[in-house]
Amino acid sequence: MENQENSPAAEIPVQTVEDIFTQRVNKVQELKNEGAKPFGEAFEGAEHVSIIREKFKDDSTEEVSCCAAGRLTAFRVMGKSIFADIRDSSGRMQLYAQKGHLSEEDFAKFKKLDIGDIIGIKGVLFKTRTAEITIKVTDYRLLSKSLRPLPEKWHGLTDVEQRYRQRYLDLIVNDVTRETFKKRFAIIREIRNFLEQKGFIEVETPMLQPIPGGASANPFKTFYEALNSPMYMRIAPELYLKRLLVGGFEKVYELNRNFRNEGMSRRHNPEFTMIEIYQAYGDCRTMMALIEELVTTVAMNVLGTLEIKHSEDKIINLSRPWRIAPYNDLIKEKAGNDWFEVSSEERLKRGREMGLKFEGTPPDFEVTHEIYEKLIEQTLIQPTFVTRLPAVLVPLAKKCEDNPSLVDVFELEINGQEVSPGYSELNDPIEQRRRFEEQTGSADAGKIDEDFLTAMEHGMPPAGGMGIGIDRLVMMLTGAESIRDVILFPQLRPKSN
RNA sequence: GAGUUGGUAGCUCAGUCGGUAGAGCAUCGCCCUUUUAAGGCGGUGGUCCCGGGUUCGAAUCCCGGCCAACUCACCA
Repeated sequence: MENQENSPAAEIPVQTVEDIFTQRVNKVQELKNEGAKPFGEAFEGAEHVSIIREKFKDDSTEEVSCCAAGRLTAFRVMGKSIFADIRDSSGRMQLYAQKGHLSEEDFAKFKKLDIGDIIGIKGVLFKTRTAEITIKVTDYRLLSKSLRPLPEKWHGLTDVEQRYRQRYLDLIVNDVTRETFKKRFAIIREIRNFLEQKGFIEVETPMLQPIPGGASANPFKTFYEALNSPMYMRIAPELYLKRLLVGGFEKVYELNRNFRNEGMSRRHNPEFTMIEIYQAYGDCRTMMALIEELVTTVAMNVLGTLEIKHSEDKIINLSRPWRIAPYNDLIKEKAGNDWFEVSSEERLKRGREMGLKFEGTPPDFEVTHEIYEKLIEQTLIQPTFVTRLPAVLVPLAKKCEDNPSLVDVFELEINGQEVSPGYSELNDPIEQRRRFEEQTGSADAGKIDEDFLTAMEHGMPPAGGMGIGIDRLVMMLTGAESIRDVILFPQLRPKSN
């Protein structure tokens, strides 16, 4: 313990992460004293390591020089030479620093780098004995000193809570996380490209609304000081997008966040991303064709395949055409061909026999829908358009021409959950007003959006409309089992110290 | 909101019947010029989630709380 005077940082006994922090802060001070900049300036000219790797040619004797920047993720010191790994957004690259290729002083300083530091390097490519393309460092610069240790290199970071709360660590350490989010944002980009090519216009409508409408959900309430007026975070953009149909926009969509003041779960986050698409002069079938083409195009462009493997025995096949199954057919398939003829008592009895729980004497449609939600929906792994739903379930859509008790809509089910509802939109303002009044009569409804009704009274073209839950679409396309794995910063309860 | 499971070093995890708190990695020191979970030798590192209780003695048993995951409810 005597020969430490040449290494001031070592004088701090390392005990806790706070001590590591203190020791690194001291290193920063040392560097500053030596005239170095531990939190350096711009470092232009670096290429992605994936590009650099391509430049190496086995048969060439010419030296290929290169320039890279990234975070140190591993450090293997072997006396007078050092192997290290850096990672940039394109991947990992091995570095080799050798006494002889660097000055005595530079080599000593390189040796003092820590895992987690961000550095810029210049060097030449070579292949190691084990045939790994590696950069021999000829010059380097510290760009940002890391003051805190990274998670362990082998097991990484597995604690789910910490992965969500400190997503940056998850992204540094876990390849799967990084890939999932790259895919997420590629999917969103491809959706926009697709709709652009189809002549749709992306629009923006209010997220801060005086009357939250377009869905039945509990809104987040807030207050706008300047107007001395309560406001709500939107639960859906629907009523504003329909105003645009009135205004003459024929093909519009909005891809952004909605907010619902409900519980969170594996499938729910209080803020979630949804796209709503409307096409004037179309209907529900227009939208079915559109979403089939949209999802398959996006899957091919992002994943290069229509087969998505979730597990050994669960492979989702997006090949077209997708199954179309009328709601009542699915019910009869599950609950008996005579289901809609038998008495209410008989239906309750059969429901209970199938393991469902009912209290009191629920109306027939509730018993039927319980069968759909609890027993059928989760079995619809392959893409299925569930069509012709009971009108009582969907109050804001057009009725089927041949049967007024059914509405002309679809619910697209993939991977056992609803990915997208689509509608032949109601454009009759008198009927719309009647249904709003029916709703506000019920317990949880809000105020009627008179401005929206006024808009529709000016004439809204018949239209097809649909929404796609982007988070769930990404789950389906990436094989994620939890919505938190496809949202960068999912909602968690704030943690007090 | 209810039920189940969990929370131990910076990270990944052990911890027996209630009897001095453990390992690997990271970190620190020494050795090492083709390693890649580098290797060898030697160290440091703990509010055992928080607060009570039982006990001679609690990471361990009991009660309460916090946070998370899963299931359910609401919802997309």
